[in-house]
Amino acid sequence: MSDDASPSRAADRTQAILRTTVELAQEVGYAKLSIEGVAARTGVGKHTIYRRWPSKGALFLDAVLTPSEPGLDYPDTGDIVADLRRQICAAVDLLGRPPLGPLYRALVGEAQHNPAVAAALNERFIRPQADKTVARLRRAQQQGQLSADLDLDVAMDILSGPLYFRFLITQEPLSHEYVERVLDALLAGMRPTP
Amino acid sequence: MSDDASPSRAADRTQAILRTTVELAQEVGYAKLSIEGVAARTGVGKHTIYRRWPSKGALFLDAVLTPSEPGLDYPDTGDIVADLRRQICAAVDLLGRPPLGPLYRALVGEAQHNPAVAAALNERFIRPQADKTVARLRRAQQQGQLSADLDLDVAMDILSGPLYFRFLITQEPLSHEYVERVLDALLAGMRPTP
Amino acid sequence: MSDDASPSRAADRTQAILRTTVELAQEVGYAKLSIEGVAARTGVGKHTIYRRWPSKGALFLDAVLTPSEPGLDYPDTGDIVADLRRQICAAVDLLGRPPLGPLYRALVGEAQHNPAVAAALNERFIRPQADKTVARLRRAQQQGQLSADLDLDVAMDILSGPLYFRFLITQEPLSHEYVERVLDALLAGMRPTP
Amino acid sequence: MSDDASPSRAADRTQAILRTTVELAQEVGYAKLSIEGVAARTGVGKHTIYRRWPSKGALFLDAVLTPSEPGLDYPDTGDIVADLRRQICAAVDLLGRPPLGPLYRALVGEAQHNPAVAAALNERFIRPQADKTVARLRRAQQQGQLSADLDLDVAMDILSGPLYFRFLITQEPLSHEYVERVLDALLAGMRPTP
DNA sequence: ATGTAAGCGAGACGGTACGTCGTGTCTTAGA
DNA sequence: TCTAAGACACGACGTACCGTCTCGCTTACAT
Repeated sequence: MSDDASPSRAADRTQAILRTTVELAQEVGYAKLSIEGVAARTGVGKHTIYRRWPSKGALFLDAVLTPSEPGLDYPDTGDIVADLRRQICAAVDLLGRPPLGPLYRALVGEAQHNPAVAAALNERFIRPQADKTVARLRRAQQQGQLSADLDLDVAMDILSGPLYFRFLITQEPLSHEYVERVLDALLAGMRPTP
Repeated sequence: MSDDASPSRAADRTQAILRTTVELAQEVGYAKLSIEGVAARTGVGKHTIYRRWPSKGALFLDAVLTPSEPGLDYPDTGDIVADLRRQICAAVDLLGRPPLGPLYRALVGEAQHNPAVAAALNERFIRPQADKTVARLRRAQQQGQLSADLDLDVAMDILSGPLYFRFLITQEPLSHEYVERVLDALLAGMRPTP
Repeated sequence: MSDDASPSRAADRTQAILRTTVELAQEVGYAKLSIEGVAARTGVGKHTIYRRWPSKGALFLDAVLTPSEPGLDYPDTGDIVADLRRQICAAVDLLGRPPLGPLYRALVGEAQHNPAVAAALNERFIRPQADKTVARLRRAQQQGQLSADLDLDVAMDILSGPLYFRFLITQEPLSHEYVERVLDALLAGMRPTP
Repeated sequence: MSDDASPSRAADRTQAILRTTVELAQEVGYAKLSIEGVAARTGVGKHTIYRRWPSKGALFLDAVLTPSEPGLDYPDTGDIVADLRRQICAAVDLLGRPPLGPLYRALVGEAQHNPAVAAALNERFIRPQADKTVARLRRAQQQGQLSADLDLDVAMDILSGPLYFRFLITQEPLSHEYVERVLDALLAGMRPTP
C-alpha cells in the first residue's frame, strides 16, 4: 500500500534526525550539541537515536558526512597541475568554510577523542579521497607530468597536510591564493635550482 | 615561615594539580577526564582549580604544555637538511608517540571545539616553534642552501602539515623513515627533473 | 480445528501468561515485575497481554487470584468455634505464608494505589468470602452459639481485621497460636467478667 | 551571623521538599508522584532529594509522617471505654479521611512492596502508638475496667485491625458510628451471655 | 601578638545531560 | 484474523559533572 515515494518510516526518521543534528550543531556548536536536544527538536524519542548510533560522535559523523559523501569527484583534464588546483580548491571551498567548515573541524576534533569516529572518518571519507588522488597522480606520473622519483603516498600527505595544518592548528582562513602558494612550493621543491 | 625550598604553597598546588591532570588523562583519556576527578585525586577543593583555570580545556592545555615547553630548541649545524631532519624527528619522538602523543592529540582535538584553547595552543607552542623554524630557514636560504624562490611561511606549513595530517587524520604511526620520505619529496619537488 | 483436548489457543496463552506472571513476581518481586518482562519470558507479544488486561495490576490480580479462587470453602461441623478456627487457619496458611503470601501482600498493596484492583479484589475474593462467613455466623447465632446481640457485619471485620493488621502493618508472622489468641479474646470480650 | 529564626539552609530545603511531596501526591496520587516532579516543583536539583532519601517510598514516608508524628496522644480520663472511643475516633478522623487519608493509604500500600518503608512505618508510627495503647490498656486492666484474662498485645490488634481492614480492604468509609459498633462487639465478646 | 583577610578542603546546590527502562500505541510480516 | 516482534514517543529513572555557593579551618600579613 506504500509506494516508492514514501520508502520507509525508518529512513524518514533517520534523515530527519541527521538534518536536525546539522542544524543544531550549526546553531550551538558541537560542544553544546546533545542527543537530548536533537531528540527534542526532531520530535523523536531518545531511544530512536540510540537505536541507530552509539554515541554523539557517531551521529555527528553521519550527519556531517552523509550529505557530502558523493561530493568531491576528481577531474582529469590531462593537466595535473590544473586538476590538483581545481580539486583542492573545491575541497577547501566545501570543507574549509561555513557552513560545513566548522562542522568538519568539530568532526576532526571529535576523532581525536573517539577512535571509532577516527576510524569511520578515515574509511568513509579520507581513504576514498586519498585513493582517487593517488590514482590521478599515478596517471600523471606515467605521463611524465610528475617526477618519476615522487613517492605517491607521501605526495598525498604533502598535498593535504599543509591545508589541514592551517585549518586545524593555526586556524587561519584558507584562500585559493594560499592553495596556489602551497602548490608552487611543492612543485618546485625546496632545494635551490642549479 | 616559607624558605627557598618551599617557594609558595600556591605554586605547589598548581604543580600538583597539573601532575594529576596528566596522570588521570593518561589513565582514562581526555574525554573522561573531569575537574571533579582531578580535584578529588589531588586532594584539593574544586574551587582551587576553578580559581586557576576557566575550563577543563585550559587546565589540560597547561598540563600538557608546561612540561614540554622548553623542549624543542632548534639546532644550527650549518646543514639545513640535517638540522630539519633532527628537529622534526625530535618533535615526532616527543609529541607523536606515548606518553605525550595521546595527550597532544587530545589537546589538538579540544582546540577544535574551544577557540580559547586553539588560541593558547598557537601562541604558547605553535607560533614560537614556527618562528624559530622560519628564522632557521631564512638563514639557510641566505646561505643558498634553499631555493631563493621558496615561500618561507608556506615552507613551515609544508614541513609540519604532512606529519600533522598523518598524526590527526589517518592516525598512522610516525616513523623516522616517514620523516625522511617527506623531506625527500619536499626538497626535490613534484615536478619532473629536466 | 480445535477439539476438546486443546480448548482454545487463546485460553492456552492466557494461562501461560498468568503462570509466567506468578513465576516472575516470585523471582523479582511485584515492584520489579513488568509487562515487558512477562511478554518476553512467555514468548508472547506485548499486545497479546494488553489485549487481555489493561494494566500490570489487573494482570497480577488475575495471576494471584485465579489459582486460589476455588480455595477456601467454609466448613460447617456444627461447632462454630471449631469451624472458625479451621477456616481462619486455612486462610492464614494459604495467603499468609510463601509461596502465595508475598504475592497476596503485593496485591493488597497494589489495591491501595489502583482503585480498579481494589474493586476487583473485593468483588472476586473478599466479598464472596465475607458472605460465606456471615452466613455461617448467622446459622451459629440462630443456634445460640453466638451472642444474640452480635453485629454480624462487624463480626466479619473483627475476625479478619487483626490478621490483616498483623500481615500488612506489623508484618509479623501469622501462627496458628496467634489465631487462637485472637479467637479467645474475641469470644470472651474485653469487659471484666462479673 | 545566623540566628535562631533561620536555622539552616539544609533544613529549609528538606521542609520545602516534604511540603511539595504532600502537595503533589494529593494532586496526582502516589502512583504518578515522581522524584523528578517533586524536584521541579520545589525548584531543587534531583540530587538534593536523592541525598536525603534513597527512594520515592522513603521520601513519601517522611512527607506523610513528619507532620502527623506528634499527633495522637493518648488521653486518660479514668474511663477506658471513653478514652478508647476518643482515641480511635481521633485516629480515624486524621488518617481515615482526606486530606491525609489517601496519603496514608498509599503509604501502607507502598509498605507492601518496600520492606524499608514497612520497617520505618512500624518503628516511627505504628509501634509507638501501639506501646501507648498497651500501656493505657494495662492501667485499665489493673483498675479492673478490663477482663483480667485479656491478652493485651492481641487487644491492640483487635482494636486496630477491623478499622484497617475496612480502610485497606473493603475501602468503605470509616464513621464514628462504625467505631462504636466495633467497640461494642469487642467489649461484649462473641459468646452468648449466660 | 593578634586580628584580619585570603586561601583552602569539603561538599551542598540548581542545572543539564547522560544512557537505560518501561509504558501503552502502532506497524509489519508471517501463520 | 490473530500473532510475535519490535519500533516508536514519552516520561522517569538514578548517576555524573558542571560551575557557583557556602561553610569552617588554617595560614600568613599587617597592624
